[in-house]
Amino acid sequence: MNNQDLRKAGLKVTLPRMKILEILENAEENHHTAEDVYKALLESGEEIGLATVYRVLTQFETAGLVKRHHFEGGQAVFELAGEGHHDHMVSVKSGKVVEFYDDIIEERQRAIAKEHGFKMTSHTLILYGEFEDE
Amino acid sequence: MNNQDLRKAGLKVTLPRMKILEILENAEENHHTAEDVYKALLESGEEIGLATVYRVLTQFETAGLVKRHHFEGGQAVFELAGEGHHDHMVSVKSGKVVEFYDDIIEERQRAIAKEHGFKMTSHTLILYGEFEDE
DNA sequence: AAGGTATATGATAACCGTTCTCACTACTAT
DNA sequence: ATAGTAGTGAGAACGGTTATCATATACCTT
Repeated sequence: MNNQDLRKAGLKVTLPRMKILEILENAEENHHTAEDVYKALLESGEEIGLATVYRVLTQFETAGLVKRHHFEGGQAVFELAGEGHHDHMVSVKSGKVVEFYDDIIEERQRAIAKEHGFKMTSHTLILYGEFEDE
Repeated sequence: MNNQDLRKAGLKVTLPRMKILEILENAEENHHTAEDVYKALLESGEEIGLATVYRVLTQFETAGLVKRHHFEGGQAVFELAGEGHHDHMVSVKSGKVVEFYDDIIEERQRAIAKEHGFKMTSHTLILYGEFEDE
């Protein structure tokens, strides 16, 4: 992911956009709130406003570079959009997020949508609970 | 659903609670925002505050009488808690909501959770799209 | 490389759904 | 009846997010 990707998305290559992309790529966690990103920027010495963080994340989402999810708890979380779709398992204890993908579930969803004359464009499946080792 | 259910839930039988229950039961739609309920109350001539609507719905949720869901679009929606669990199909065009249940999906979710050492306490599966006849 | 123009940014106000506060009302149990 | 407890309505407060607007910046043209 680099400047070319930004330009391809019709976005000028600006410092805030590069820095935010960098943070999303280099973080050990995959899922970040806007606030997380904002704090990371401050810590790395960048004077970038929270409004800009929201704006840029939304632009990235529109461009397909990131995905936005609404887990329980109010704030949206953002993750870099990798190749494939996946669903999420979220710890209500620690907030830890694990991704998974299951062909059978995907297939059943398509079948169910079809049965109901429903043209599905997206879906979200989130499992809440806690990991045994935490 | 009646006054006994309220009492069983440890809630006094008050006019706002009865009216709100009545609205949830008699509406043709199953899913309502707090605002929907508030407006329905006003239309039926009841002077009940929005704060009370939120309070009562939250109490009903705690008591297990209603379930709260967060579909796309910000506001929470509430539905009377029937017997069983079900998932949702939501039209992004009209807001129409259809419920469904699939044993295979439920089973796969349990299996996946187990594989990941995850103790699942709840889950949400929402399909977004539109119905062919709308 | 410099200039001009459209776009991006930062600070802060506004927004919107929801919850909190508080004075007041209405049951409940003595 | 009376004291105590719980419920209500109005509006303030809250938290995450978006809009506003004056200033700054990227990038195209020369």
